[in-house]
Parts: sequence; structure tokens; C-alpha cells
Amino acid sequence: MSDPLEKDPQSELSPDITGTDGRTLADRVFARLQDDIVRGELLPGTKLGETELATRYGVSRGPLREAIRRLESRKLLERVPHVGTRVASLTLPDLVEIYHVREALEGMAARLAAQHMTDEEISGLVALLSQHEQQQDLKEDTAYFQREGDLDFHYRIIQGSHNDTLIQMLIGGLYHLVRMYRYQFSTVANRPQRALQEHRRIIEALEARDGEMAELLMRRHISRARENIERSTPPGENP
Amino acid sequence: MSDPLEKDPQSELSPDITGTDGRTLADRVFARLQDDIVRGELLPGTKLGETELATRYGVSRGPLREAIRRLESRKLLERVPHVGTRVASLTLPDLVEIYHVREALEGMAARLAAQHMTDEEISGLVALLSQHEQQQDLKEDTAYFQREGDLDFHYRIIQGSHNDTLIQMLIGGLYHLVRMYRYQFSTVANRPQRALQEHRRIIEALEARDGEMAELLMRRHISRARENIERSTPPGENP
DNA sequence: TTCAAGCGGATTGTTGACAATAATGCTTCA
DNA sequence: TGAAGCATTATTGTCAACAATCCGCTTGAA
Repeated sequence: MSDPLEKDPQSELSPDITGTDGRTLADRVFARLQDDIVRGELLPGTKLGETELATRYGVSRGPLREAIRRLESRKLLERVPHVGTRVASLTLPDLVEIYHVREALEGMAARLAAQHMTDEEISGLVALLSQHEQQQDLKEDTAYFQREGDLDFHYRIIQGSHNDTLIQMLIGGLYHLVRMYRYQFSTVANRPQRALQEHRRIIEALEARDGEMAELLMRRHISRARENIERSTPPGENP
Repeated sequence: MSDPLEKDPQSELSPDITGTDGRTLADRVFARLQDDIVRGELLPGTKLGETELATRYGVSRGPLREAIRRLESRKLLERVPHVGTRVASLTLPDLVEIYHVREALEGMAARLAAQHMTDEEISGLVALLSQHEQQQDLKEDTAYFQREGDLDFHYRIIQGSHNDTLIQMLIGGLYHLVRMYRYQFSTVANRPQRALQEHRRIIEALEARDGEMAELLMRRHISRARENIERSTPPGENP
């Protein structure tokens, strides 16, 4: 728990983080801290002392503060001047807000993806889907892969929009919050069969280059997920 | 040009910036620097030396760097490690991307506003509209007020969504870029009559609490503005 | 004349120390 | 016994100096 940062362990997921260095110290501590928050290493509400973090990551307080400022603008940290920073704790209404934004943004992403995705990207998406369907057949402990796989599906469509502003907002901004929530509450879609079917129809719309249909389906897909969240038991009352 | 920051002159617009202090130095220099960029005081592409800025604003490099990092994540500054930071220069494709995002986000904002706006907020919006119509009648040099007034209209609807995530993304993130572009190219809507009419219909939908209609109209409104931009002469070729 | 390699200057990245602010615990008085 | 006020203390905010990196220029040779 007190290892210097050096990006030691496996970093297979989170493509944001290029395992090696090559960037500045502040950038590395930013990536590392973000990862620790998202993966639940640092629990929401945790008070983060600057000197403590600085020694923990083996850097000075300068770069650390820059990283904190950036995480703060990504809503992963909450800071009060002269008091301190703590890990953002998402409430259920916050998550509902995020899903409204996702609905709008990813709907647009699907529309643009239908226009701008290359044929190779689409066929890659088809392959990913059949892979997910096989995992679903196996009915193994697919919770983890299902979770990340779902994210991966959405990732690819977002990238397929070829709109950098959109990509930044979604992947650089919102998805870390969603992932943090999922890790925190082990929230896995409890409607995997239906979700897969929705994914399949979205891909069909993409293959048909039907932007309006793709947007409509994606919005429905996310809207249902949101309703699912709204109906679910609030955090802490999970079985 | 070399006055200490102290927030000296008129700051009637940009409600983001509370003229007085009360926040930390880094926060103040962040706000001031952002304002200078948006208002075109610092032109796009300008190289920003840290020591130079530090002396200019009368602070040390520490707080300044924190402000720079935050502006960078808002896409107002572009930074290259070990090289330097410069004011972001928007290209036309960038602006088109932003308008796609605005279409999605403000469409959702209008939908939510129809549900969540208070009656007082709506009547305030009606008053604002009639005020704009009068200014339009006067046909004075309404370029400036038209510009800011349009922004104000959209501001209010965004706030009316009562979705903080959405508000942050739009007002805290995207609108500064839009304003920067408008100041830079003096881009005022060259279809004011039509835009006003579209505003009026949006408000009607809001009054009817028709979320779907409000979203549809808002999306059309922004989509048309985007098409207008796409057809327009690229920067530098303006008369 | 042109290209490449090496050097110098300037700028950014990082650090540790100093100052200021807010939370905490204790003392004291009603 | 409780509450208000004050001093202490730990933490954050800020600063100035040090180290590392990059850019441009000179210099030399092909």
C-alpha cells in the first residue's frame, strides 16, 4: 500500500495509462491517482493529505498538487480551500445525472459513428459482440468481463464517432466516474441478456449506416440502464 | 498590460468570476487567465512563458502552474511537456465538433428544463426574449448584446435543466471555447431574425412542458447554427 | 554551400522551506 | 456541568532556488 509509484503491477486495462514513463512526474501521479480512485483503492470520502500522498507516491507536493487540481476538475476529487481534498463520493442522484448526459452524448456518438466508422471498425465491433455472446453462453463468472466488456463496447462506438471533443468528454471525463461507481458497488448489469440484444441491434444500425436509428437505439439502451439504476436499491442496502 | 491581477476593471459579464477575492491565489489567477483568453486579450497561438505570466499576474510560478493545468484540461491551453504552453487555437473543424456536442447536450438540457424549470424561471425567460425582440427592433449596434444575449438565453435553459453535471460540462467547459471563438472572429449570428423566432418556439415548448418538443427544437436550432458555420468562410477570409 | 554535431542559453520540471489559515483540544468562567 | 474563548498544532497555500530538458546557434567538415 505504500509502494512508490513506478507503475509496478499489471496495467492491462485502462488504456489511458501508458505503463512506461515518458511523461512528466505530475502526469504520472495524475494517472496513478486516478486509477487508484477509480479502482476503489482509495474509497470515496477518504481524506487525502498532501504530504501523505506525496510520500506514498514518492514525489514532492508540487506535482501532486497539479495532479489534484486536474482530478478535481474531472470531479473525481472534491477540494475545499484551506481544508483539504477527499475522494468524491457519488450519490445515486449524481449517477442518474451522469446517465442523462451519457444518453445525450452517446446517442450523438452512435449517430456520428454510423457516418464515420470505418468498415474495419464495424467488423471489429461485430467480432467483439460474438465474443460477448460466447462468454454469455458459458455463464461462467462473467461479472468482471461483462462489466469491462460492456464498457469496451461503448468505448469503441464513442471512438467510432471520430469526434475528439466528444471522445474527450466521454472517455476522459465521464467514464472514470461510471467505472468508479461500478467498482464501488459491484454494480453489474442485471439484465445481461437484454443488454446484449440491444447491443446487437445497435450494431445492425451501424452496419446499415443508419445514424438516426443508431442514435435512437443507443439512447433507449442507456435510458433503460438509467431506469434500472433508479429502481435499484440505494448503495448500502445491496444484498 | 502589466498590471497585477487584483481584478481591477469592469467585470460585468462572465458571471463565473467573482470579482472579489475570498478564494485562493491559484483560483484567482485561473479565473483571470481564462477571462483573458476568452476575451481575446491573449490571442490564440500565443506562447505563454511561465515566468512572464507569473510576473504579469504578480504571483509565483506555483499557483500559476496549477491554473495552467486546469485550463489545459478545459482545452483552453495546449501544453507540450518540456516545451511550453500556448493559447489553444480553434480550427473550424474543432468548432463543428463542439457544435455537435452542443446539439446533443443542449437538446437534453431543453428536455430536462421542460420538466424541471420553475414557473419563475420560465417567466424570466419570456421577459428576456421580449427584451431581445425590442433590441432587435431598435436595430442599433446590437452585435455585442445580441451575442451575449444569445449566450444568456442558452445559459438559462441549461441552468433550468437542474442537472449539475450537464451544467458543469456546458457552462464550465464548452461555453468558454464558444465565447473565445466568437470574440476572436466577431462571429455574430447572421440570421438574428430567424434565431429569435426559434428561441420563441423553444420557450413555447417549455411553457407547454413538452420535453420532447423542446429537445427537438433546440437540436434543430443548434444544428442550423452549425450548418451556418460550416458554410461560412474559414477564419482569415472574413471581410 | 550544406549538413551534422556540439555547445550555450533559456525555459520548464521539481524540490524543500516558509507563511497563513482552519481545525482541535484545553482552559476558564458562568 | 456546559459553553465560550484562546492557544496550539497540523495542514494547506505560496515562494524562491535547484536540476533537467529542449531549442537555436555556432563551428566544422564533406
